[in-house]
Amino acid sequence: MAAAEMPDDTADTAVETVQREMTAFARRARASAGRMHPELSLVSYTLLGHLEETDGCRATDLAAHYALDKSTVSRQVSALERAGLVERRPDPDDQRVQVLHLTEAGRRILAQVTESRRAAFRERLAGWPPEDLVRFAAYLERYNAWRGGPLGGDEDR
Amino acid sequence: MAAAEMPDDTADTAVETVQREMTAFARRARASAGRMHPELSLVSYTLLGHLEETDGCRATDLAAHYALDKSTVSRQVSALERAGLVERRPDPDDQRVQVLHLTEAGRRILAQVTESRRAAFRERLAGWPPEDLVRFAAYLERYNAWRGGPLGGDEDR
DNA sequence: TACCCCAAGTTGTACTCTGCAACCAGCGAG
DNA sequence: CTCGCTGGTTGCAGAGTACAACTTGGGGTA
Repeated sequence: MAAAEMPDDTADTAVETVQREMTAFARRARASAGRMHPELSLVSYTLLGHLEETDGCRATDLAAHYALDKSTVSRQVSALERAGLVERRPDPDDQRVQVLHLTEAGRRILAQVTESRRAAFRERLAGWPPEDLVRFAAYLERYNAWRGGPLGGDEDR
Repeated sequence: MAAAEMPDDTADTAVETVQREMTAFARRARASAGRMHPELSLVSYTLLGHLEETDGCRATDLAAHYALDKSTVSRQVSALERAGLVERRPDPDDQRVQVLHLTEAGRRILAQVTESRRAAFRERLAGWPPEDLVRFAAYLERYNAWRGGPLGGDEDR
């Protein structure tokens, strides 16, 4: 289907649908995330996941990535540390900085939650033809890679 | 591309990508929604939108649709009513029920916020070929239409 | 070196959103 | 009429968040 064959209306409707569905998803994810893993909120999980990818990052980085206030990150990290999931190490190069690392327990819990989330997603996506799955994933990546506007143009990734 | 040509790994990776990207979106939407329209939270906006579609629904319906506690809905509706955006009318058939309706002001505000959100999405999706847009929208609808699991199997839509 | 400004993080405070539990009020069946 | 169920509200508590003020350390510049 070429662009020329498609009326503007169709694209407009698609934009609205994307908007509506993405919003619906956001609402649901928020509502259900807490219930799935009471001991690891969506934010904590996300922060933990980020730490696994970029082991040894700073609290400020997290704040920038997730458009959170540094105080929020500070408290979240405190909670995670209290729970024994992350470690704060002083940065030898800059005494102001705390380098954050996952602990073994943190890694374990994260893997566990990731697995259960993955299972849920897999179940949810079970009926999808693989090629649709791949395309859907690509669209989402493309959507989230976008920068520069009021609707999520943060520093993530 | 037929399913038979695609290794399981590819589909698995796609599932993980969908999971990761959807989660990322949820986090961002949450972070940015409040900043865009301070006077209309994401939940309020969603409820208002729902009321526009199904004018004259009950608070319990909203709670069921959005997997929210009825107390939460009650308070949200109270706030919206205080703001003059919705009206509670007694149901003549059942005195327990309050039928919710958008007011003129509510309709106006909703249209305004919708427009600004739409503009943001449109900007974000500006570079997309229309046929990709349509396919993306279809995937999202399909994803959100799913029911039955711990990851959002609520009654919505 | 001394001073100044900026950056990283913490803490105090306040507000919103949320769920749970307890409660009230109206409906309908026996 | 009484009992149980449903729709809704309210009290309470906890999580998440932002903003502002503050502390500490780094890096220039005079």
